[in-house]
Amino acid sequence: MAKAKRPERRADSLTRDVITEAAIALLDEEGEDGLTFRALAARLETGAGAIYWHVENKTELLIAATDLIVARALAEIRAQTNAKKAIRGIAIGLFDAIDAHPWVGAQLSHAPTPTATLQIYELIGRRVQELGVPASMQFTAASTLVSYILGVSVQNAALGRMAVPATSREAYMNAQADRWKQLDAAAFPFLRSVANQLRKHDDRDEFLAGIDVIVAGLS
Amino acid sequence: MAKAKRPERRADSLTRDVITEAAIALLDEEGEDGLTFRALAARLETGAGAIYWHVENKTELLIAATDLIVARALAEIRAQTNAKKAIRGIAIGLFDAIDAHPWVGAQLSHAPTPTATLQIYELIGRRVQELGVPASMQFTAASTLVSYILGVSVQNAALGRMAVPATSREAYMNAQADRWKQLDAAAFPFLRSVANQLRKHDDRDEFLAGIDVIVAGLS
DNA sequence: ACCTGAACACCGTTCAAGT
DNA sequence: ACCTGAACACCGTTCAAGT
Repeated sequence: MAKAKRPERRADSLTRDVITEAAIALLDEEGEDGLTFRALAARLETGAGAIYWHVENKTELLIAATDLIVARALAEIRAQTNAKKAIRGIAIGLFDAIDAHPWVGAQLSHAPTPTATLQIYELIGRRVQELGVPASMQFTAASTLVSYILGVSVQNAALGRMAVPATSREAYMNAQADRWKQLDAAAFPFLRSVANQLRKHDDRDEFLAGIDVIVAGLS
Repeated sequence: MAKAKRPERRADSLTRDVITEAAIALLDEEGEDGLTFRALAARLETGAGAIYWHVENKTELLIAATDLIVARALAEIRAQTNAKKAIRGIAIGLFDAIDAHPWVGAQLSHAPTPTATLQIYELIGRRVQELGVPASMQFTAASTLVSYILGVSVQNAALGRMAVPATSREAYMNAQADRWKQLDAAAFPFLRSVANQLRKHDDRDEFLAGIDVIVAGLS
């Protein structure tokens, strides 16, 4: 008999971090439905049950993946001396991260994680203080900004998930504008009147404009 | 043999509306996981397959249920002559509806439905016009408000879904404040400084304060 | 201590068969 | 036209058995 060789150990042995990383890759490539313990096990070249030795369950795995993406996004934000610019920077950093990983948006609104939320509050809060907002209003101010940032980012990601891939962004917006113009005049006077503004609409710009409105309201 | 009696017809025969209504009841009573075709069929005293004759699939059913709740919430909002008060009214109406039906929040952020979103935009938009916002800014203004309203409502509902039922709201906030005070001073100076503001924190009030900030920023 | 993979309970959805 | 309920494919999770 040929002597049974010990199978080569995987270069990166199975750890919580390796599993989380693989889960992120799967979520990015296949979407939320793509994350399956069977698919994850196949990618890690192991059995489905092995994953449970390192991770409590699927919920915990999704939280770990979300926290990792948010932490990375926050770490990549460049320092700014100007408070207003800094707030814009944090906002755009999170917006883009959630846009790039739409499942993070779904997860954040489904089960907000303390870790990620605390970090965001802290970063925004410091800048709110720098804006000169009175102490008694600082929590409300930070809360308004964080809610707006996460709320818009999540909704943008949700829309992106269903967008028709064939049509370009611009064509899609024009089609949407045309649809609004055909709405019933009695029921939707406002939407009809602003339909044309949709044509030059940019989600990112609109998002930042909203940030500016809130910051202006804080004065 | 006893003659086989024709079984009594259900008073309300199986229709799309009856199914949607039953789905809402199930979602409210058992939560998102409670909506199952088997459970729904049992409640409607029929087979699981029968539902598919009236409804395309589960996704469509969830959308129909969500649209119904949102439409009802909007219909119940009392008319207001003052634009600012009207915006507050719409905001609170949606906030409370989503708070009462947390699954609506999850659904709205997972797959925003055109029907519900359009109606909200229209109602908010008209009041934005009354506020005297210049035409070129009206879409941005409405978009900021709607995003904030839905974003905060959804997050509030998500938090409510995980809240510890045993502890009271107040005790929970106090415990949270204590936790913030124990955070690392170097990493979380802001959160430590505003921790005490959490104690008298009321989600609804905070939400309305955010609305006021945005409306103020629109001037 | 860690991994394997079959087994369990439970889904959404389909469909041949009934009325 | 509408309903029934078994069947199918596919989950998350468990666990006895291996190393």
